[in-house]
Amino acid sequence: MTDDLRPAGTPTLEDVARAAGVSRATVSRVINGVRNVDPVIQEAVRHAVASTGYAPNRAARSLVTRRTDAIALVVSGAGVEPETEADADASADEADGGEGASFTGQVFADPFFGRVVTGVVNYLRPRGMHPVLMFAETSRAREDVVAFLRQGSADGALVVSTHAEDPLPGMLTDAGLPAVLYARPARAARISYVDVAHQDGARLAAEHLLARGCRRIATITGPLDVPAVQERLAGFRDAMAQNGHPYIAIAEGRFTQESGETAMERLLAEHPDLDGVFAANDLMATGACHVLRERGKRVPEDVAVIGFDDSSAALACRPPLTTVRQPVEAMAAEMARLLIERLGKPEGAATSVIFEPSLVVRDSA
Amino acid sequence: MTDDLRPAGTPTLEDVARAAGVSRATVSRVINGVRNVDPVIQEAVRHAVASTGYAPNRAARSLVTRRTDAIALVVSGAGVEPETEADADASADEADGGEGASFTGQVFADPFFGRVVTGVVNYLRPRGMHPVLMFAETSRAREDVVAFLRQGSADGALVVSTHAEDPLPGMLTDAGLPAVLYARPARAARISYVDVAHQDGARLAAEHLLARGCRRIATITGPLDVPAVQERLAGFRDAMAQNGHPYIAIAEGRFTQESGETAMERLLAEHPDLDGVFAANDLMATGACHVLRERGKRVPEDVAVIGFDDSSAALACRPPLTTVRQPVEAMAAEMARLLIERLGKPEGAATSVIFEPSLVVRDSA
DNA sequence: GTGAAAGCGCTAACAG
DNA sequence: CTGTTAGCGCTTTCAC
Repeated sequence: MTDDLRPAGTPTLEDVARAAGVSRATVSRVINGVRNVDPVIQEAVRHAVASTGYAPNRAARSLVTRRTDAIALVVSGAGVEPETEADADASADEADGGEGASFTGQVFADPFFGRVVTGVVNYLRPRGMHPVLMFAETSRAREDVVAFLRQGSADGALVVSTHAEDPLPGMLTDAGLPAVLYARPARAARISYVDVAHQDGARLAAEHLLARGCRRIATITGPLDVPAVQERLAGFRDAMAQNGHPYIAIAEGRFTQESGETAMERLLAEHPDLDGVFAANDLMATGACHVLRERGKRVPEDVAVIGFDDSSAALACRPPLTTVRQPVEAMAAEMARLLIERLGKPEGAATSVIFEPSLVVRDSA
Repeated sequence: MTDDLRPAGTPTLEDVARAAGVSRATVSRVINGVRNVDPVIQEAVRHAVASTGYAPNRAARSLVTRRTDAIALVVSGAGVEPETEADADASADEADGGEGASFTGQVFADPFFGRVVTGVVNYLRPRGMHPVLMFAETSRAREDVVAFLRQGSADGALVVSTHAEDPLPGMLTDAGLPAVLYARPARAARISYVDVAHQDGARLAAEHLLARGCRRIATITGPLDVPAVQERLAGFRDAMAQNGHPYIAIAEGRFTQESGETAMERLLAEHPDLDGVFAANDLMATGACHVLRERGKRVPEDVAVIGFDDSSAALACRPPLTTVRQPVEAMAAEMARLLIERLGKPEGAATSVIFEPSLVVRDSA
């Protein structure tokens, strides 16, 4: 008669406690690894846990701890506007995925996001945390991300913007939600981020070009209102200047392959004897190679070309591009670390961590 | 005195109720769109919600509804497995881009997973649900997935196995957890899945080869113990037989490029006059092209080659491969639909939905 | 049509 | 070191 009301569904703490002959609190303690529990009782509890097949209910725990151990990994950016990366051949599929198909499809077409995911997951997993994948390509989607976090569905957000004027970071900070960005935001904000030392990357390119003997060097920049673009340009100029080349030809592109072609044509028209080009991303470098070959210039023999990002475009290019590579996995892991650190002390100041890029030497320079 | 204890943190249902001058129950009703609420009161509640900036707490709701509106999107498959008992608590940190990097990195290198994510997100998002990304490449990781679901951290799992002998589906069903697979499992199980009509895909390849005039045709299969491989072979044979070619040469590969090369060499040795090859995946087709060109055969002029999957390898191959493509986004969306349907009626039978593939004609055939 | 009250399963003081 | 006691914020009978 004493035990005719058996637990029906999944076992709860209560059930385990009863089985072990202790209180719920004690069971909770051993499960959460709190000290000050008699080893004998600990053992009894563990046994009871095993025999009942107990699994702690996350919602219940979350309700009191105010933590979900989930973080939002959001890929943010405009849906219509040109992206900084990953719009090589944005055609093909989109057959049935519906609206966002092109955005998410494009996004994962570039190995970059896979690397981000890798870095994040590797950091989160050993800590019992998990990433919830979200896309914020429309204003509606951005609101959803904010709502998601405000509901306490995730403890914070890791956001990777594909373009500079992204409003999401601002929305997040305005709502007082913990977030960490990949890349410095265009408008300075009280928000942590990781980034690569763009200047140093550009310097690597400059020095490589110089080292291989190039003397008439030009650069194709990205949109000059983007901070990273300015830094790449500044770094390139500085390095060139320090090596006795105070003036270099410049053409501004828009990060697309087509804009890289146009820029290269302009450059060639003004400086037919060019022998080295540094483009601010791989897509534009690819466009440059294209034009160069059309004009009968061999790459790298006549003109050496260096890109930036080590994206899929770098490998797809013929010849394969020498390019500047960011330590994406490490950077992504650091984002996660920063976010979790911030969850610990909510009032901590925003931090930024800058990583050093490296040069991947292939055939184009 | 009546209101000197103001809500400190985020507003709760209680706060909204007070602001609207109604009970929590009523607020709950309007928020959840339950009928039978006076329109006037509804409006008052909505107003109160807006003015308080209320956002329902997911954990609390989840605790009572037993739903999280999150689903696990798990990429499963064999990685390098330490598998020792000692690594229970090992792998503590692994800094950043450590071990697992190779698995997740590789995974997203193929556009396939991006397409799956796209399909899943597009289906889930309008329904207020979100995918939690998980990798199950080690036995430890698989246990984590099961634990995650048993804790009620997600309502079910969508699993994409990169391997036929994946133990995860079995573990999931054994635990009574809702799951839907991409591709039919090797061992039949009471589990829903989506798949492509492999026979029809192979038939498309056969007919295309025949239509372009090939008459001495061979096929490179995958490991014959994989169901999909058998179906592709059967479909190919049938189509050929129906068109007057009851016998075709066969070589078994292991889905790797290298095995494709070996298979092609064998085929060529036995049938030097081959003029068409259908490989059961793009990697093997790539290997075949390689060998063919080494042997002085032009593709497609001398020998036409068709692959399967339309993976990144298809585009990377020279010449770009004509290949059979699965409607991945639609299939992924259907997985999500099936899972959600199953969440509604837990005792429903396992279903499978088969999709029609299409032929992507490029240069190799 | 609306409110009161009873939990969902867990953690965290606070006593003992 | 362990048990008791309150809730965490929400949904949901069950009365009114």
